[in-house]
Amino acid sequence: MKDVVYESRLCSNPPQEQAPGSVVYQLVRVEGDGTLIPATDDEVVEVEHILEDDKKDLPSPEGSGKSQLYVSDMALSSKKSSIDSQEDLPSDPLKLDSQIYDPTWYIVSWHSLSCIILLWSNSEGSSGKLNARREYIEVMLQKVKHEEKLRLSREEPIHSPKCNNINRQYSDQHSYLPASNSIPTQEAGALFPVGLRERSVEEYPISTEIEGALTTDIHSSSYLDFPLSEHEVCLDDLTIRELQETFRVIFGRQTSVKDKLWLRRRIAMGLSNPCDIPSTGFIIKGRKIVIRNSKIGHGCAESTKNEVDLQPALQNIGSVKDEIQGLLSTPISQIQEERLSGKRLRTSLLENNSKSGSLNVEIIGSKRVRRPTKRYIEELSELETRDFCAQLMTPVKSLGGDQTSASYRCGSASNVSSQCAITRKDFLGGCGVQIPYVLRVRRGRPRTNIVTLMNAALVQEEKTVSETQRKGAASGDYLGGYADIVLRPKCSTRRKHHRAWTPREVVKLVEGVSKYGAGKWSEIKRLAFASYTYRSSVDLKDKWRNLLRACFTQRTTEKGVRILHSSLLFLLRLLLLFIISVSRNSSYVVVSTQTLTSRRPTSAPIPAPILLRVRELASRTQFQEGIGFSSAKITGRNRRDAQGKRSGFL
DNA sequence: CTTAGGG
DNA sequence: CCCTAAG
Repeated sequence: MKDVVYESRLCSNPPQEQAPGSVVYQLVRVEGDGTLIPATDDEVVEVEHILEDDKKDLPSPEGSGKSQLYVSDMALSSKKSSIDSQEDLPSDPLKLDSQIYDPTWYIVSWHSLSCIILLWSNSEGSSGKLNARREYIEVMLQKVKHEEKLRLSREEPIHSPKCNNINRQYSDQHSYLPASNSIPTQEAGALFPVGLRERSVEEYPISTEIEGALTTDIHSSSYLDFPLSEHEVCLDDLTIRELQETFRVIFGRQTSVKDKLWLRRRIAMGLSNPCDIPSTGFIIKGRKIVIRNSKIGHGCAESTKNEVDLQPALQNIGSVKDEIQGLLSTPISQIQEERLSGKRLRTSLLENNSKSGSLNVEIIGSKRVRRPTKRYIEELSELETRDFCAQLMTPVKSLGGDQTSASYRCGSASNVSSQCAITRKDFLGGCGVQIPYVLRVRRGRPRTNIVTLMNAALVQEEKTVSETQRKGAASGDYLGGYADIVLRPKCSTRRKHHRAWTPREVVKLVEGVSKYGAGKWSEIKRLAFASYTYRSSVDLKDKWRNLLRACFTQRTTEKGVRILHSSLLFLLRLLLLFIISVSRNSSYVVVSTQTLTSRRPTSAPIPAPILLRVRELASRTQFQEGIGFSSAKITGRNRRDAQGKRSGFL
C-alpha cells in the first residue's frame, strides 16, 4: 500500500501554439507497484492548481520564457564547464552537439503541496545497478506510452487543453526516449523551471547567448517513479559541512570543496551528471531537492547503505536533521505544509529543554533566525578575546566549588552558543532575509503623537548615526568613543529608542557596581558612564536589575542540568540519533546544529563571566542586606513572570 | 534629584 | 524603557 504519487512529465517548448518556453505537464499516477497510470480527471484537478501556481510564480510573462532560458543555460553550460576542474568528473563530458550523453533521468513529481525534484543521473552509466534502473524506467516509459496511445486512440476527453498538447507531444518525442537509450539533455533543464523557479530565475540574469539557444527546439521529458522520499534536503539550508556530507553520501567519496554553490550543484545533479548545472541560477528556494538513496522501485538496487555511525555523525552534525524529520513520524505532507507556512517545526521528545534532557527537533529552513544586533556581535567577539579571557582567569570566590565549576562550564556553553549565533548569521545571511537593524520596528508603547511619527525618519537617521559612532567606538577606547551626538528629536514625549546593552556597557556597569556599589546609580553614571549620555542612571539601575534576574534564573533552572546540557546531553542526543537512524535504516540524516546543542537563547546571551561577576556582586550585597529580603525580591519577580504579568492586578 | 520598583 | 512614588 504505497503512496500514490502524482507525477508530471515535463514537456517544454511544445509546438508553436504554446508560448515559447512554457512548460507542460503530463500527469501520471504511479501505483505502488510502479505502474504508471494516466491521471484521472479528478487527480489532475487536484494537482493542476499547483502547476498553475508554479507558473504564476514565475515572473510572467517572461517568467516561463526565462525558465526556458534557464533550461538552455544549463544545457549549454556543459560546454563551458568551467567549474568542475577542481574535482574529478565523469570521464566523458556531455557532448551536447553530437547528442551523445549518458542517459540521465530527471524526475519531477508533485506530492501534495510540494514539488519534489528527483535527480537521478549517472556517470558510471555502465554499472549494472544503474543499468537495471535504466531499464526499469524505460519499461515504465513504454508503459506510459502505451497508456497514452490507448488513451489517445480512444479519444478520451481530456479536461485541459494543456494535456492534450502533452499527449500528442509526448508520444511524439517519446520515440527516442528509452529505446535510443539517450535522452535529450535539455530535459535536465526542463526540470528546473519547475523546481528551481522563483527567485533563482530572476536573481541570475541569463546571457543572451543562452537566450539564443532557446529558439532551438527543446525536447524534454522528465520522468519519475518514486513515492515520496522521507529524506528531503533543502540544499539551501545546508552548511558546507552538510553539503559535503551529502556529497559524500551521494558520490561515495569525500570532498574538500568548500564552495557551497558548487556543492549544491553537484549534489543536485545527483550522480555527477556530466551536464553542468550552471552556477548561476542554481539556488533552490522554496522547493526541495530530494536526494534519494534508499532503494527505489522494483529491481532497483539500493544505492547507499546506512552510514550513519557516530563518527560521521560527529563530523557532520548538521546532516542529522533529515533523519529527525523522519523521526517525527509526522506525515510528510504535514511537514511540508508547515514548511510552506513558514513555521518552524519543532518536536520535543521530552518536555523542556532546560528542565529535562530533551531532544529538540528543529527543521531547518522553516524559520529564519533572528540574529543578535550587529553591534552586539562585534563587541561580543571583541570582548571574548579580551576582557573575558582575563576574567576567566581570575578565580571566582563564589558559593562553593561546585557552583564555580558549573559556572565555568556554563560559560563555555554560552560562549559556544554565541559563537553559534555568529556563524549562523554567516551561513544564513546569504539565504535569509534579515530585517536590517535600522529598519526594525520599534518596540514599546505606541507613539503618542503625530510629531513623533513624523520624526520616524529622524529616528532612523539617528540610529544610523549612532551605529557608525558605535563602530568607531568599538575600534577605539571604549571610553572615548561615545561622544553621543545622538540628536534627540525635540519631541520629549517620544520614547527613547531602544538601545541594546552591549557587552562593553554591561562590563562597565558591573565594574561600576563593584566599585561604587549597587544603588549608587547616579554615582556610577557620573563616574563610569559619563560618556554614555544615552544611559541614564535609571537605565543603569534597570539593567542591573535585569542582570540580576538573568543570573538568578540561570542559576536556579540550570544549575544542575547545565553540565549535562553542554556536554553529556550532546552525546546522548547523538547516540539517540544514531539509534534512530539505524532502526529506520536510513542512510541520511540531517539535523540542525541547534538540535544537538542547547536551545538557542531568545536574546543575545549575556556572557557567562559577566553573569558570574554579577552573581558575585549580588551575593555580596545580598549578604549585606540580608539574604531573605533580597532573594525574595528576585524570586517574587520570578514567580510573577512565571504566572504572567497580568495576574499582577489581582 | 535620586532610588526603587511596577509596568 | 517608561512612569512614579518615596525619600
